[in-house]
Amino acid sequence: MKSILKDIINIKLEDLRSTYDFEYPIFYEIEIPKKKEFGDYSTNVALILSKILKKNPREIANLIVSDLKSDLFCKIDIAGPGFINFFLNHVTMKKMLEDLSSDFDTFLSPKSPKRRRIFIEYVSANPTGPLHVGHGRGACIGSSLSNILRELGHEVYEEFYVNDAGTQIKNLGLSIILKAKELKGERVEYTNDCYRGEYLTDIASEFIKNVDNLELSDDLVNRASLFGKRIILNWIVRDLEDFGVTFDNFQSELELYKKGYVDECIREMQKRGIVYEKDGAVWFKSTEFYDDKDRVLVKENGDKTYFASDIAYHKLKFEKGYDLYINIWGADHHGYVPRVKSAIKALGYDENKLNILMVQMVSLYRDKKPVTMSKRSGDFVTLREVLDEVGKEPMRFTFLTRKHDSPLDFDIDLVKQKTSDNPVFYVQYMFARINSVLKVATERGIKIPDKIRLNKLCLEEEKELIKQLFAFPDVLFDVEYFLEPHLLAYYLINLAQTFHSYYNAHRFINENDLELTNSRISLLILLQKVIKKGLSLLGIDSPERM
RNA sequence: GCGCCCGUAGCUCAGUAGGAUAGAGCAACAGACUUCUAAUCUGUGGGUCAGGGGUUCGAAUCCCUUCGGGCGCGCCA
Repeated sequence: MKSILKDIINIKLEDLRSTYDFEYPIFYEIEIPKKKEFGDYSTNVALILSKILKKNPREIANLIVSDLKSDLFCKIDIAGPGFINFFLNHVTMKKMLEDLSSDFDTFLSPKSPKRRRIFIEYVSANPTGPLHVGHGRGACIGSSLSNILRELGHEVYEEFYVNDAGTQIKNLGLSIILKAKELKGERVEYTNDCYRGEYLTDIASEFIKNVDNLELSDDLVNRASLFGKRIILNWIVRDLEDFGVTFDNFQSELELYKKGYVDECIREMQKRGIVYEKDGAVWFKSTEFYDDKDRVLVKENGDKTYFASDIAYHKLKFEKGYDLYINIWGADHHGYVPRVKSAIKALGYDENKLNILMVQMVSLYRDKKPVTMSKRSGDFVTLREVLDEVGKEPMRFTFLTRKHDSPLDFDIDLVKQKTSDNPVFYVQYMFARINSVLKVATERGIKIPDKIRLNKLCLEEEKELIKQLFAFPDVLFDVEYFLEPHLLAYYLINLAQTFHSYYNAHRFINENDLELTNSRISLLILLQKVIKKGLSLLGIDSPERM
């Protein structure tokens, strides 16, 4: 509906351009006002235009409204400082409903006008330990965003970058060996670089079964690293799957080295004259771009830095020629953004195609007290622990009802409660309730209509619900524009609110008025489809009974 | 010290290309189940949008500044 209104207004704007000179297109809003007296739809176009033309907004609104050719509305008001409020007439309403009913599946799955190829990288946790809760937040946002973008018709490729090379992996191997020695009764001393926590015991005790000699050597460390890495990666994959997150690919950093991409990338940068040598190391002139310091690519000892392979990774991504790249990173990596953007630009790619979302920290609470320690991991609370305790649905929904850039307090007790703070049940309950009504209707011998007919609906609540239904595609487009899946979560909560209120005020099944019953049941079917689709885009199930 | 993010009701949070009287849920209080699921609904109270200044017809939203909280500033990954 919004797009129809936009078309009408845009034609009018074109007209105005012949008299006044202004740039086009301009951004303005069409919204469903909170107050009924402001109409069914409302736009601020005159207010926006007044700024550009330096004219009284109400005057402009008059220009736009005067001889507006449209029989869709019974009234068009100019209100307040210059809002234009549209009131739909009955014919339009009916027409909207007919359109909606005739092809609801197309409506449920709106397509973006421009199909894009989108590459999204998220989680990308080091395979040196189990995932923690913060990874879960990134995973949620990444997977929901991917679902929605794919639904809108984009080609979406989801990737997890595995940092399976470098010092931290060596440390993992070393930690496993030390733990193994300890299990065999040896006294060992752990250094500060070593990983601790219970999970190492699991790995080490498996490792012992495969080796006879625990004498420390480069070869053994390698074997242990590889061994541990493989097990941990399996945990990660399984945890993610249980959390409703899957990837198209896990890209190994080690493989980038093995295939020579990293060396090739450094050579390319040398060729472009954006690196230099100093103090025996190779540096990237990132200060020529966005960075405040130059960065080392090859250390004095000949090792490449993590940054070097990360550049190679991004080069590889950009060679694939996607239209948009999304990276979801923990907020503690924000200092890393300028150097990566610098590298992409330096290599001749458009760094603006890379959109980095910083996901803020998750602080865990139990009974209002902060939780930081975990036996399992040694120092952080794992995704698995919380997932097992509170369940996938409440956990996902809690993450998805927050904007990614605001820090999140996650109270385990509150999220577990089935009646209070977590609105996921509220939304799911809507689905279950509708399901129950449909069941009862069938039991009473009322046929579920195969043709959707909404013509008998005339209550205010029904009109409101239908208007909200119409907003569903707009919400998905907003998510696409802002890259903010939480907008969908809030839409679902609002829809459920309107529904529950309607449910309590009116009865759907009325044997004395089968036509009305039919219309209401039709509406329920549509509502049910929207809620199910919305929840599934967020990676949340719709249980038939609760 | 420098940089990024955050600060909205008692609590957890929405409010996004500046717009109309700043909204939900929880908690508090008062009500609604002989009915299609009460995990629900109806109503009441609750605000210096951290403070101050600026930009303009208009600021929670943009700019400056102060204060508070988080995070980052390696030839670590």
